[in-house]
Amino acid sequence: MTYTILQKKIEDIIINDSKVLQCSSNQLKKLQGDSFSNISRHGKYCFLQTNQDYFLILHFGMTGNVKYYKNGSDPKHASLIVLFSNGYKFAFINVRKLGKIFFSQDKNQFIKKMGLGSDAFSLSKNEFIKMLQYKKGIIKSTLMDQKTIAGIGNIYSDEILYHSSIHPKRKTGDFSKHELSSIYKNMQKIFQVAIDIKVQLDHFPDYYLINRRKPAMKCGLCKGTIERKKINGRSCYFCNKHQK
DNA sequence: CCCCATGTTGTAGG
DNA sequence: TCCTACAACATGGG
Repeated sequence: MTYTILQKKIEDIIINDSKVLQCSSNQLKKLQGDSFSNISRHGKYCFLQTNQDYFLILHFGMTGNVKYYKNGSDPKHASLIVLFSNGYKFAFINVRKLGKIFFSQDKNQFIKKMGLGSDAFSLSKNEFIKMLQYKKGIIKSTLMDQKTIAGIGNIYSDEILYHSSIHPKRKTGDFSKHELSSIYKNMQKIFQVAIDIKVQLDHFPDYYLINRRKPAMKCGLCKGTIERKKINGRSCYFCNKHQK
């Protein structure tokens, strides 16, 4: 039971980059002497709960990561390091500094304050349909809107629509419940695969879009070709043949 | 070297 | 309301 940050006494918190801090350093000091008791997630936010029911909350941005280690030097770009009494350290690595660190005493209140929708992997099919069926904009934007559903980002929204044979610019409000149900099922399937492979992106099956995110690449599902379009300021990849 | 891309989000302006 | 552009930032590929 050494290789977990749970139930280890927190000796100190080192802040190397205060710009990513969305709370005061005094709030982080409250964690000293306590230990983490539970880890959970809502959308793209990771909640580290302590025995006093405080929450250290991490958002990873595009390049956020964590490392639990004992020997050797601290990783590059470690925005924050938690020192434990067993000599281990826990680093929040944040290369592009797009990640953020929060503190809260109430997880649900935090979720509400951030305006997050239900977690994409937890919500039911009926709830999914209810949230989407009357939305205005295009389906890719809707899927990525954290206030509607929390947790879907750029590559996963593309992957879901690719598996659902749906063009990313179709209007969300135009879909039948049956089509929304199909999107939901593909979302669940893709998330489960991601979990199964521990989110090592190069372990996704070859035919997945994630392996084909380059213009002019061949589609993995039909004879089509992959195209790129800017949507929401992000690169959207899709098949020009089977996504209608 | 430059230019462009990249698992994100908030804001400004049309 | 919704879409676009852009800023924040570091790194790697061509």
